[in-house]
Amino acid sequence: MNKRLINNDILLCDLDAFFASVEQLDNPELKGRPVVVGGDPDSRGVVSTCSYEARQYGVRSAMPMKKALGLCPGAIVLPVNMTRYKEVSEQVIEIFGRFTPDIEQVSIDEAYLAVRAGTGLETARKIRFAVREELGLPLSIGVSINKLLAKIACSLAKPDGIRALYPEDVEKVLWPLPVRFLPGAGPVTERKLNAFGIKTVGELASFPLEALKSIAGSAAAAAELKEYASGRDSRKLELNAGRKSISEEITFSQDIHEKDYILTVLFDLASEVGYRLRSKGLKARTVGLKLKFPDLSIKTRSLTLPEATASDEKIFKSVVDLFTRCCGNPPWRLVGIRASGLERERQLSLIPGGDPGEEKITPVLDMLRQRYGRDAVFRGRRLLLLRKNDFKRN
DNA sequence: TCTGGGGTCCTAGGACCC
DNA sequence: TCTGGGGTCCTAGGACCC
Repeated sequence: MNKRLINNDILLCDLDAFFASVEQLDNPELKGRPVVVGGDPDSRGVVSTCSYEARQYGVRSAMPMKKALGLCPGAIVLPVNMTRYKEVSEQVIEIFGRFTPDIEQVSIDEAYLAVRAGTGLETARKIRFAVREELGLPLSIGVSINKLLAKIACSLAKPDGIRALYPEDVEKVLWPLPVRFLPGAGPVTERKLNAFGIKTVGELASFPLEALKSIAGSAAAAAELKEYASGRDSRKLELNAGRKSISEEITFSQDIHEKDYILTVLFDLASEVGYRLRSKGLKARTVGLKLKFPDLSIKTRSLTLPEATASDEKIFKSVVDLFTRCCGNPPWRLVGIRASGLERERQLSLIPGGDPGEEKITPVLDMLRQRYGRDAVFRGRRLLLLRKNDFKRN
């Protein structure tokens, strides 16, 4: 495919405690203090990111906010300000772009860069310096010849460091690490591997492939694990990967028993998903419904339409269909909507197909939202999204 | 202390077609 | 009167990532 990407050095650049770092940057009083960015502690919120000061108390990402406050009562809790983080993220990517055009952004705070073979470490130093000087943000970088080793090097470099990891270091550095360090080996895989006495990456590397198949679930998964454990990774950088789905979901602060209320929420979620599709010039062929129950079990249903749509009404009708057919037993803890099978609109516009009445009103509503914010306009049934939005606005 | 929200990818079974 | 085999699409669930 891309000739330049063969035999390059690969960098994984990862902004440290990104959301918390941005908050500390924007409000210097927060520097050196335990900052926890995430959901509402009174409303089943969890930690999205926390500063290293908060980590000293044992606070971690994905931890319930209540627990985080238990561990660190002095924590400064802030809501997620995604608009601001996206803005800063773009500035960081702009800096990366001065060093190489070959950038795969994997998330808001992480990107793989391909640079000329042999220049990885030097480039990493320059990039880290530029990001710190110009934006005041700490950045960790892993340097290697493939994505896997760059990623692991970066996790060893954190916080705020640079580390190289080459194939000749695999035995000494990679093999003693717990299997959990391998990307793709999450809690479930880790538990299964441990049950077979495989604790370290080295033990995994020397485990027979055949026996690994039953543990990993498939031949493909087993082969990939073995490759990774040996430090090999043939994945290329994906430079033009487009988005594949758009979703919105909400966890209620208390479980909901009323079907009518769920429908009201679905109406707003559908409007939100529709708006996001239109503002990106996209349409979706498949609409999905997600329900979560008090026992945390999840049910998903989806339906593929004859024609792609970005219309609030059509999305709403589809999910009502799905909900009517299989809503399970109340109460519900979460509802969500996903639009997938995305296609580009022929002409970029916020005007959807659909019935003529809708065609007239939707662009006006979209324009108002664009100008005054997402929450500016509601059609028909305005709902109280419990405390989610109230918390967001403060 | 009681488990978010936004995504990606994989598997497996059934329908359907040739 | 005993039903192949490959390919694709759709759907549901689950693991995983940040």
